[in-house]
Amino acid sequence: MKKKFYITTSIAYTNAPPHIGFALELVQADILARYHRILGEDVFFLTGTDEHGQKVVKAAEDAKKSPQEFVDVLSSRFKKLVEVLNLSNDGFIRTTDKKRHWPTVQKIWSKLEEGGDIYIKKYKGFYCFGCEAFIREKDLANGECPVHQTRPELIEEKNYFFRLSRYAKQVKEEIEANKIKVVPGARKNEILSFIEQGIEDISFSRPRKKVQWGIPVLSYIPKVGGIKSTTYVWVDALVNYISGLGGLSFISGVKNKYWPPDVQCIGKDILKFHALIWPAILIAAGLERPKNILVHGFITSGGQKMSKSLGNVIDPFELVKKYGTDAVRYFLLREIPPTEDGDFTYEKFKQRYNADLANGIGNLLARTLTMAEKYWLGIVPKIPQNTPETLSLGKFVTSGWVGNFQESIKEELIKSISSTENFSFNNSLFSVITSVFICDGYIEHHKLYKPAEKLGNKKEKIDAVLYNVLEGIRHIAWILLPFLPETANKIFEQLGLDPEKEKEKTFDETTKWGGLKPGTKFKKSKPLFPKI
RNA sequence: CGCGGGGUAGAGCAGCAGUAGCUCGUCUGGCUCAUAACCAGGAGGUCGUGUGGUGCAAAUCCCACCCCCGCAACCA
Repeated sequence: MKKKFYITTSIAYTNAPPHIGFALELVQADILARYHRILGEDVFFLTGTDEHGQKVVKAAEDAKKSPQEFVDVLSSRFKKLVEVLNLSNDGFIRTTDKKRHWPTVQKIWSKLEEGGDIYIKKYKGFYCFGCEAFIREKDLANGECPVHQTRPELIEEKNYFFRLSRYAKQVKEEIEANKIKVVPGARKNEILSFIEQGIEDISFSRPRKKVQWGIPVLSYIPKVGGIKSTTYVWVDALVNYISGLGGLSFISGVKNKYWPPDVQCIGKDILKFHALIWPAILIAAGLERPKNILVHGFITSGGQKMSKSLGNVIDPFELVKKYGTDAVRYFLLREIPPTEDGDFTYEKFKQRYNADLANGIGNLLARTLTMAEKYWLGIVPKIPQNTPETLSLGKFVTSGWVGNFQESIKEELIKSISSTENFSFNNSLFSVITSVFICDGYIEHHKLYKPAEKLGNKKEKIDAVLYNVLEGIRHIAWILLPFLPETANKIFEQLGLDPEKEKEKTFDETTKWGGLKPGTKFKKSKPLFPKI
């Protein structure tokens, strides 16, 4: 049976249009999804939108729309983003989906109730309407909300509570033992120390009277003082990972082949929800926990937080429109460290694009195919006999490279793959660029651009060099498949290969030297990445 | 003393005890197949501070201090 691989992104909150940060998360998840498909696994890749809660209601009011109209528009914008980034997701879940999502949430709720993990408690706290949240007494400044400088109201509510305290210890143990692996380690420590500080039960509902835009609680526990409730937005949101798999049958014991998630991609701001509350819910509901939680950082814009008032918000649509999907994917993966904050500026984007894509990958393909056209009539030469001499990397040997062309390329491929498995996408792409360097250096060392006669070389020798460079490019294209799908396709096409067939190759098949058949006609086309 | 991360060439980072390294940028040379590209070489750093501690040896371990940045506060 095929190995399964279930990967999720967090679901985007629909109170504002998408920005570049969410694009980062989508792209990271997409690399993993595509990579695991290449490995031949049965992949399910889920993303979606989180559409309930007071902030949405407020945003809708400001836009003079009903909440439903409002989220419909925003959700479709997120869906559009998923398309323009060329994501390979299998599902897109919306929390306003009353058919798939609502019953799943209610089902989970009842599982928790059955286990005795839901109870009713009177809650008293200071509520700041500016924050739309309760503020702990110790955070008040002179009795005022530190952010809004207003006096919060003392509110008393009866709500349903979840016995989070009951599960904190187990969650902690699972994270410590890497049964739930939180990546990077710094985030793991962060959540562990947070749990160590003591965990209290948390409110899992708000009175219906106050919060209508959400999923109603269907409880068999008597309504608290006759007050109907709405499910806490985070419970609602987290359950998307279950409802997005299509059905809820497996909650009742029927196995779903994709459960549990293999990787859940999230931002550092929502670590607590995913590494504490979510696993606790799953334990309580008798479901397996996610295997990996991959926590990315934030993207700053010119070193500052993106904000409307600063006017430095980066619109992912605009970027894609200007530079193309693959260029945007490339920047996000190469320039932004996968689990740390990164910075976006147009200057950096341009530098990265020109150096790696235009002068690197694009130029290598262009120069090679031009030589092939000029001296080989655009046809792959007969598979030549390689000698240590034709495989030599010359000066590279002294720079510490393995002195053999084929081995060096293969070594970078292996490095790239192992980086991907460790979620080090930037290093994966660094290995790709290193491969480009190797090809360029190899061309130089063997003076591939000098016609054979002029050099007094034997024809076969220079044939071997060209052939090797072409094979190097083919390897590069293959490793680029998950990262830059369009580009990889274009490279295959220009090499005269069928992209569909190449995609199906395994690592072992691809790295077998000789994938390009002699006599194949190249289809040189326009530059992959015009310089900007 | 809240918890955590970090301060290494102009920028971004790696190294975490044993001749300071990578990418980008910059300068010089080479080459001409290429998207003014590519290749080679150079310049550029007393590795936050302390004439601090431990070691034969410290970016690397310990101590003190300074500075940034996260989390704590539902923006990915």
